[in-house]
Order: sequence, then structure tokens, then C-alpha cells
Amino acid sequence: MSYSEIVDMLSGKGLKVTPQRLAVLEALMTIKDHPTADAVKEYVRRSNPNLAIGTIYNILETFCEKGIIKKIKTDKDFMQYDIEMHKHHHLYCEQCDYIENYYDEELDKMLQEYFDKKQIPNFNIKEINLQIIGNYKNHKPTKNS
Amino acid sequence: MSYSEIVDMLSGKGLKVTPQRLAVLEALMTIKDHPTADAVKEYVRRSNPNLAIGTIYNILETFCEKGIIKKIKTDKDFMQYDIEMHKHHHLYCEQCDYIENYYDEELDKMLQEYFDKKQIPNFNIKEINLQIIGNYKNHKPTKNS
DNA sequence: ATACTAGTTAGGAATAATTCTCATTTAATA
DNA sequence: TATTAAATGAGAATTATTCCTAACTAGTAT
Repeated sequence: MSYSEIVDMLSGKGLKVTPQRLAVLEALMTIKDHPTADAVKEYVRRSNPNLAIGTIYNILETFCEKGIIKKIKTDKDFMQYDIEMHKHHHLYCEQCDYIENYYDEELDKMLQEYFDKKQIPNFNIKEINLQIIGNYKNHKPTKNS
Repeated sequence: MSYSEIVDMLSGKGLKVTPQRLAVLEALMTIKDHPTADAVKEYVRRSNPNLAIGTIYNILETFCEKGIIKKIKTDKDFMQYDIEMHKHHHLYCEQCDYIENYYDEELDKMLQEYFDKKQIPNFNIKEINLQIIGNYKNHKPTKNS
């Protein structure tokens, strides 16, 4: 995504284009790793030492509201954020706590067809996300492993 | 589950049978609602006013380790616990934040067969849980709604 | 270019969930 | 009944996140 595309994306959603928001976006796009607010802070502070952690939370929340990123559901006591907006699921490795994106259009189609036929009483489905829990066969090198 | 079954279940996992653990178990089995630690405390304190919140966290963590309950993955900043051990998925209502269990053996079989055929490279699947996100058509009466 | 204004940020205090510490108590076992 | 490892109570400590407010700034109109 080019600089001008980013600017258009933000202003298209009624958000002012600030250096802080650009820095957080750049961090999210660079890290990819489903960072925590703190990881974003660490990244951003290299170039922007005064960016307040409160501002980062503020920006992340705003981005969530505008659908630019999503919060990831985990059983941890801190939040993780996901900037990948193409439909995907998550692999949760129990050994290293790494969360990997999993893309599978065939699966998505199968689920879509299944729930088109089989409605859930009294419930409108907006989206379905799989938590695929397990562990890597050959452990991936990550921060946590 | 009868009292003696509960006792056997706890001691079978190497846990001492204490009044506090029994109280927390009873709360979990009665509330069912995926309670927070605080909701468990509220329930338990009616009969056990001195049960410390730290002890509740301690017990809940122990139960998780022993596979008696599970933490539910959410995007909230507090934990919720699930004592239902039969395979199930979760409906997340965006309007009222209620999390409902969803049982569907046909779906489970379909997923099982799908991933038996289609392995995920370098990843052993232990379990798959669906987060079905949406909202109730006719809103259910809950604490939050 | 300049001024205006609503929206945004910095910095730090406040909050709330959770964890930790450790002295005391207790369940299970011998 | 005595022993001991495990569990609990009480509250302090920690940590992620939110809140507050004065200062600042991007976008817009003048």
C-alpha cells in the first residue's frame, strides 16, 4: 500500500492523517505478527520516541472501530491486533503462543455452504473464524520460542 | 454429577478436595454462563464470604491445567471460563457480548474429515473451535442486554 | 497565506483484572 | 494422631488498559 493510498484510506474513513497514525500503521504492516500494543510501542518509538502509549491504544481502538484492524481473541491477558483484512483463520501454537494466519478458501466455501443450509435459530452470522489449536511439528523460530 | 463423582474427579487428578474447590465447581456448574472470576466470586461468597478472590483465580487456573474447565478466547480485557467439556463452539453476540455454546456434531464431523484429508503443513491440530460472530435476531434476555 | 475548529496527542494519574507473597491452615497419608 | 505437602486468606504488587486535560495540529474555510 503506497503512501497516498494510506492517506486516502484514512481520510476516506473520516480520520485525520497524523504522523502518529501513520507510524502505528507502518508498525502494524511491518510487524504483521499480531503485535500487542506494547510491541507497537517498541517499534514506533525508534522513530517516534515521544509517542505516548495511551495514544497507541487510542489509535488502535480507532482503527478497530473503523474496521482497519481487528482484535484477536486469545486467552491471554493482553490484546493482540491483526491488520490482515483478507479472510483468514488462526493457528494457535500451544507451545510458543505464536498465532499464525491460515488462509483456506476451500474451507471458507464449505462453511459458507454449510451455514447457508443449516441456519442457527435466532442468530444472524456475520463471520466465522476458526481457532485451530495445536502445535508446530518443527518449531518455528519466534520471539517466544 | 453427584458429590462422590466430583470428589473422585478431583482426587483422580491429584487435587485435594477442599470446600473452596467444591464451591467454585458448584458455581461453575450452576452459572454455566461462561462466568468471569468476579462472577464466580459473587456466587461463591453467598455461601462462603471469606473465599479470597486470589484463591478463586488460583482454583480456576488449577482447573484449567487439569482440563476441568477452559479459558474462553475473547477480545475483552477479562477472562471467562467454560466448564462445558462436550465438544462445542461459541456464538459471540456483538450486541450484548453474550457467548452461547453451539453444539453441532455434523459440523464437527465435516471439519474432522476435511482436515484429515487436508493437512496443515508443519502443524498438528489438537482441536478446532469456531468463533461464530453475529447477533441474535430476537435479543435474548441476559445480564448484559 | 492565515485563522478557525474539531479532532488528536502527550503525559501522567487512575482503574481494574490478575498475580504474587507469605504466614496460617488443612486434606490426605502413614 | 502426627506429619507434610498442598491450599488458602489477606492484602500488597503488578500490569495492561483507560481516563483526564491541557496543548497541539490537520483539515477547512476565510
